[in-house]
Amino acid sequence: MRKKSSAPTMKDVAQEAGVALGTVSKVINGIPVGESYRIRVEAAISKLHYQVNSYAQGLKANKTYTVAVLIPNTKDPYFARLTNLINLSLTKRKYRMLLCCTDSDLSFEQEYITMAQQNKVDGIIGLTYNPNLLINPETPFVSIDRIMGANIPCVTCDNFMGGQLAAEKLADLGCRNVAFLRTGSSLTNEPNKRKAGFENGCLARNLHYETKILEDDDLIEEFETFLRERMQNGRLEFDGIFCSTDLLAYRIIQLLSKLSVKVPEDVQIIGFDGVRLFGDLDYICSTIVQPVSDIAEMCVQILLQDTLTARPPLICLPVSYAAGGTTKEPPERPESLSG
Amino acid sequence: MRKKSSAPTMKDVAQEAGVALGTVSKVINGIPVGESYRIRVEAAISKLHYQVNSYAQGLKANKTYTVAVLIPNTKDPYFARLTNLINLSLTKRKYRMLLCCTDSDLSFEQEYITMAQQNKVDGIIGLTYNPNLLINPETPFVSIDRIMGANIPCVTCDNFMGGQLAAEKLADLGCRNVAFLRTGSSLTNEPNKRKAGFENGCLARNLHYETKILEDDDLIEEFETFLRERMQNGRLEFDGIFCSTDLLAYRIIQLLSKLSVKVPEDVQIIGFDGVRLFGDLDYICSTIVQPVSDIAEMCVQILLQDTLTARPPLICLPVSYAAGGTTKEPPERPESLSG
DNA sequence: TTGTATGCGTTATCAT
DNA sequence: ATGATAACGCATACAA
Repeated sequence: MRKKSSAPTMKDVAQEAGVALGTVSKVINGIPVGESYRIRVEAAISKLHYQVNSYAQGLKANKTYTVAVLIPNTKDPYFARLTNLINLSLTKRKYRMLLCCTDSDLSFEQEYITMAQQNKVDGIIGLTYNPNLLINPETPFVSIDRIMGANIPCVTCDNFMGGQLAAEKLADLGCRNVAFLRTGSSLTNEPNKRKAGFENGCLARNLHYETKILEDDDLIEEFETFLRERMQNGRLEFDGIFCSTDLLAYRIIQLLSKLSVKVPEDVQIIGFDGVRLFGDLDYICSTIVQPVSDIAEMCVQILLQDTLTARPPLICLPVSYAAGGTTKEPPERPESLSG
Repeated sequence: MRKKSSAPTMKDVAQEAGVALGTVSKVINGIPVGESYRIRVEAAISKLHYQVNSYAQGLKANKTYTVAVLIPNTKDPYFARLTNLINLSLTKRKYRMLLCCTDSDLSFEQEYITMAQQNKVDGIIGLTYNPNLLINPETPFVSIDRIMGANIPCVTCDNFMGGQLAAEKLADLGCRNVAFLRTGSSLTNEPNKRKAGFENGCLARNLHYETKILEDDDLIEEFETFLRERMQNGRLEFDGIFCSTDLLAYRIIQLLSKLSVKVPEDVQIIGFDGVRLFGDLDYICSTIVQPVSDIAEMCVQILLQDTLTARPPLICLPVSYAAGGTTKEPPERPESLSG
C-alpha cells in the first residue's frame, strides 16, 4: 500500500485562508489572534483536513514526546503487563511509546538503543541484560531490575524483602524444610536478591533450607533430578518450595505432579511476580506480587521529571503476598468482572 | 531527568573532518566518496559519537519507517502475543513500532489515530471497535478482525471454519447435545462468524445445539443462570460446549466446577484463540488455534507492500485445533524448553 | 569527485 | 496584531 499524495501543510492552510504562515501557527498553538482570522484559519484547517507534522515540530523543538521501551518480549505475562502499564503512564502524559522487543538478545538491545537515539527519543526505559550497553549520556535512561551505573536510575521491587516474605509465609504455613529454586540469566540483577532474602528469612524463622540454581544452559530436567534425589518412599523431604518466578513455580508444579507429589498437601509452593491468568484473573500460584503498576509509573515519572535533583540510584518498591492455591490457604479471587 | 547539551549534527562532523556537509551525508548514506575523505569523516563521526537524526530524515524524505499498532491492551495473552509478533515482523523490516493501547475505548482509538497521523507514520495496523473511525485516506491502514470499508484490507483467521471445526471435534469426541456461548462486543466483526460456523457444523453432524449470547453489559453470572436451568439431578444436559474465546472457556470451567460438573468427563469444552500459559507453555483449554504468527506477518506485509494491486479486502488465514485437556483426549504438550 | 544551496514543515524572532 | 524570514538537521540537485 502506497501513501497517496502528500498531506497538506501549514502553507496550504495559510493560502486557503488567505493569511500568513505565522498566523496559522499561532492559531494551532493557541496563541491569541484576531477573531476573524482565527475563524478563517480554522475553516481552512477542517476543509483541508490539516494535521500538524510532529516530525517537523520535533526537529524544531528538539523534543519528540517519544520514549522507547526495551523489554524482552510481550508474551511473558509479567512483561506484557509491565508494557501495558508503561504505555498507560506515557499516554497519560501525552507521550508516545516506541516498543522494542529485544528477545533478551544482547545485540538486539544495543541495536534498539542506537535506533532510539537516532530517533531522538526523549528517553528510554529498559529491562535489559547487556552489561556493556552503550548509551549516549545525553539520552535519559531508566533501568528496570538492573543497576547499570551511577548515573542511571534503577527501578525494581524489593526483591530481598520478597524472598524474606516467602520464607516467613512458608514458616507461618507450617513448613520446616524448604527449598529455593532459581533459573535464568547468570547476569547480576536485582531479582538475584530474592535468594538472599529467602535465606535470611529462613534463618530468622529457623527453617532448614537448601537451594538449587540452574546455570544458563541447563535444562529444566535438572530440577527433576534434584527433586527425585530428595524423595524417600515416594515422599519429598521438602514441605515448602520458593521459586524465583511464577513461571518456574508453574513448571515445578508440573514436575511434582509427574512425581505424584501433591501441591499444596505434600509441599507448598510460592512463586514470584504475581502473574495472573488472562492478565487479571486468578493467580497461577501463591506468589510474591510485584507492584507492577507502581513500577511502571515510577519509571515514567523519573524519566520525564525535569529536575536533576532527587534522582536516587535505586528505587525499591514494596511487594506483597497473595495466596494462589499452592499453599494451604483459600486462594484469593479477583473481583467479579463482567464480560 | 533533563537532556544534556544537544547532540552533534552533520555540520559538526563536517567541521571536525574539515569537509563539506554534502560529503558527510554521502558517507553516511554509502554514496562513494574519496577514500581519504571517507576515513576522515568516519573518524569525526566516531569521535563525536554522531548519530543521524531520523526526524530530520523523515521530514526530508516524507517517510518515517514507523508504524502505529492499535490494540486494546497487552495484558490479554492473545493480544500480547499478537503485539509481540507484529513487533517482530516490523523490526525485521527495519520499521519502528508505535504501541497504542486503546483499552477498546472508541475515543482513545480515534485519538491514537490522530496522533499517529500527526506523527506521519507510514501506516497503521489496528484491532479496533469504533465503527466511525476517521482515518485519513492517505495513511495506509490494515484492520484486524473487522471489515472497515472497501479500501481497507482486513486480516483475520477463518472464524467460520473454526466454529465448524469445533462442532466437528465435539461430534468426533462423542457429543450429542452441545452449546455455543459468546460474550463481548455487540459490534459486528469477523469473530462473530464463529457462531454461524459452529451451527453449520452442528447441522452437518446432526448435533443438537443451543446458543447463549451475552449482551454488552450483562454479567458473567448470566451464564450461571443459563447453565443451572439446564441441569437435572445434578447433571448438565449438554455434553459439549463451544466458547467464543479461551477466556470465556476458562470462566465457564470455573463456573462448572462451582456447579460440580466435571470437565471433560461430564462436559467437554472447546475455546477459541489458542492461548497458552506464559505465552508458550500449555494450552488453557482445548481450543481452535489462531495462526497468530501468520496474521502478524500478513498485516505487516500488506501494509508495507508497494503495489496497490492484489489488495484483497478480506484475508482469512486457516485455523487448527489443539487438545488442551478439556476434551477427552491427551492434551498436547509443548516442546520441552530449557530455563 | 567535492562543495554549495535549496527545501522539507514548523516555530520564533523580527519588522511592519 | 499580522506578515515576512531565519533556523532546526538532513538530502539532493546543481555548480565548481
